[in-house]
Amino acid sequence: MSTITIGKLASQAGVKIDTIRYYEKQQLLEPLARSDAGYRLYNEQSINQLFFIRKAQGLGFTLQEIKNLLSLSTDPKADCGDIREQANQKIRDIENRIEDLTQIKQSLGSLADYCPGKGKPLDECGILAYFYRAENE
Amino acid sequence: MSTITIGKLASQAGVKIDTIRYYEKQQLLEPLARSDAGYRLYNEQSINQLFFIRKAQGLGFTLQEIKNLLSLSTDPKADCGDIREQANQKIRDIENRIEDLTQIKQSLGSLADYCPGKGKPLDECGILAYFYRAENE
DNA sequence: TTTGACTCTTGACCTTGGTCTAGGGTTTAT
DNA sequence: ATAAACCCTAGACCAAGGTCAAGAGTCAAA
Repeated sequence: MSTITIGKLASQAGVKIDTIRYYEKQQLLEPLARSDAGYRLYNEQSINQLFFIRKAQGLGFTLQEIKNLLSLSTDPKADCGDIREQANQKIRDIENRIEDLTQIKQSLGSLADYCPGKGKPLDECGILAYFYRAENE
Repeated sequence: MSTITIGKLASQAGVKIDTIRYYEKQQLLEPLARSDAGYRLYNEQSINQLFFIRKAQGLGFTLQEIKNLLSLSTDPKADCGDIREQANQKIRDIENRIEDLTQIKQSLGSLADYCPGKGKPLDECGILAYFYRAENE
């Protein structure tokens, strides 16, 4: 099993060296060993670990959540239900965020309808009027 | 026109004193004057300005964008088209974010389908398998 | 052997939108 | 007159996910 140093790992995974060290500090990715000079040593599996992290990130998991997934994935008492529950929870989170954004978008959209548009003076702008209206009106 | 100090303004607008000073530092809300002792002085209009900021924030505008809206709203050369354009741009931003999230949600959803669920060992978990699969496979 | 590329650690810096603290002055009520 | 409540400033601190710099040690090639 050949080992690689951090620079190789970084270039193969498409991340910066600093990012790898940052993940290590966050306990997401430990080097397999250190060389006599203290260089971090990794192997092919480390590249997969990094891909794991990047993919999970791309799916909206935070580093903290990814850390949980990783420890689940090596926990002998964990089973598929645990992993799927994390995924489902994340799906619910995302659904909530989409709902919030949709709400905001609708408010903005109906607000824009009140604005007469280009060429009209600002005092006819319904958007500004809405923003400036006090809460208790 | 009666003036109020920062504490009154804060309690009437439902924000913290520090928040108001922070907005001032970001050039979103200037006090009308200072008392002899250096106290910030505001008036009723300041409350509306604060509501403006909070409402715009609630609609997803950043403080920087709100600053633009505020300076537009006092710019004699600006018209409704300028304001509406900002609103439409924000709507497009939100739509993009929704699209991204929807994409992620779908990926997560189909991933979860590959996971056999509760009671099954982790090595049958399609989610983990996906995460661990290298990019080039 | 010497140069250049690589790695190490520590700690600062970035963004956004605040929040909090310390140490001091002011105003108001008793 | 004095305590409580208010205000001031400067600067530190928080989350999250990094990024960068300084100063020093290490490794490989010419």
